[in-house]
Amino acid sequence: MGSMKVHQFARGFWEHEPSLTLGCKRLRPLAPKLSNTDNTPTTVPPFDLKSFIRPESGPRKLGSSDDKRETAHVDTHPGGTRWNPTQEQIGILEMLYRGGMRTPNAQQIEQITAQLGKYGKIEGKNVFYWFQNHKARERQKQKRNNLGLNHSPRAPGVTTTTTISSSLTHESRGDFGREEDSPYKRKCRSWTFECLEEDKRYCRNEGDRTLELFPLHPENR
Amino acid sequence: MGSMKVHQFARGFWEHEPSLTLGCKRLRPLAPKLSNTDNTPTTVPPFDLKSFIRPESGPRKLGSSDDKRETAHVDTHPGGTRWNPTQEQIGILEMLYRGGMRTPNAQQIEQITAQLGKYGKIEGKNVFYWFQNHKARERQKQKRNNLGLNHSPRAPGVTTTTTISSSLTHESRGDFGREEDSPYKRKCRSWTFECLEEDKRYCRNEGDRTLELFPLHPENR
DNA sequence: GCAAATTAATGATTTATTCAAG
DNA sequence: CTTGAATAAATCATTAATTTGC
Repeated sequence: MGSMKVHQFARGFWEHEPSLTLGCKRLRPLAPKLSNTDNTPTTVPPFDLKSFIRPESGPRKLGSSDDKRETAHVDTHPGGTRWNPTQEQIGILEMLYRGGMRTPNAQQIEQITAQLGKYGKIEGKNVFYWFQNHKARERQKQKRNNLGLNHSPRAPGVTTTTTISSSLTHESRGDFGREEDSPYKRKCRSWTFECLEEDKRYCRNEGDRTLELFPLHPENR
Repeated sequence: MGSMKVHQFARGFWEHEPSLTLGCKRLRPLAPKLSNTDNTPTTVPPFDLKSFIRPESGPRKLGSSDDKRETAHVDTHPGGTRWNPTQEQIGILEMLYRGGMRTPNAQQIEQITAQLGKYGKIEGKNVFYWFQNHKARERQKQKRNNLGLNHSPRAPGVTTTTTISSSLTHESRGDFGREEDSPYKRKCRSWTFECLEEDKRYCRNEGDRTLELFPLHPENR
């Protein structure tokens, strides 16, 4: 099926905004609330929209003329391809997941990423997404199973499912979540509160390139 | 407000995992699906879990001894509070929103953050979240209004608030992008984000190669 | 056997909900 | 109550599997 690729480019609408005087109606004199430590310009910066609108350098479509670096078809994500995990990486991630990890915090992601990086190119966001997706998909898979089971009241022997818990129950602490199947209705916040103190979505620094992040939770430990 | 902080420490569950032989049972021979051609390190790193679990230097609780370096630029978040936007910041954000911006990409967020930073402490995530929330809430407000109108053909009565929207809804334009409320956005933008906060790293946009999309924020001193 | 065409998986993005600070 | 922050659900989009026609 053709994907169609609409390429709408709704962008660019506001970038040519002409005058934007910002202060048009509201904007009061702005008492410098507290001086941002840095040499707060005594005069309030005029907020020049143009200065940060920047046309964005074009969309970089896939079929573009020059790429084709596909030749190496390697793991070094050529240009814009998505992460393609190796078996080792998946293995480790699954192990961690089975171990109970569901939403690694920034620090954990950083470390996991570092480790997985030994097996192939990877970035923090990939790890983050992996957990998000895996968690969600395990959940829906289980839900589907439950429905199936309910529908046909068979399975006296607990055969399937519960696989996980049974396998790793050995750990005393259980899976720290008991949300094995809670349909997210359960307030996860209450009990995880402490544990995800510095939970933030993270992003990792790769080489010189500093990455950025927007994070969640300033938390400042 | 008593925070209470239960400090459950659900953490540490997987970190003391003893053996983790990774390949123990599952891990099939792994038919090299395609060999991935990756220059697989001849010797696969053994994946030493311990190496990245790192005792984590202790939980670093809030009341720890050394914190408090917050003294500098006390400006806003003293420590763990959430972003508290100034009027100027809100003004600009709303202007941008009215201008049609709905989901700024990384680059835009970066620039906006930089600008807004002149009016008070702010981080990229705040901008990100602001747009997310504002968009969602405008939408639900509108939906509510529509329902309200349908349901009871009375004048909306201005029950309470709705201050903003009612007063300035419908600026002349505001449609532009046509993405007013398309069920879903067209598609992606690549998130290239670079850091700029902390004003220690500079940010140079290097094409749109890697992007990182989320964040973390180390707040290293 | 092999590629083009389809389908199945799953990585990545956006929207909807929810929690909780102020 | 308002709204910043965070998580979960929905869904878009791309890659690998698999099927199919030759």
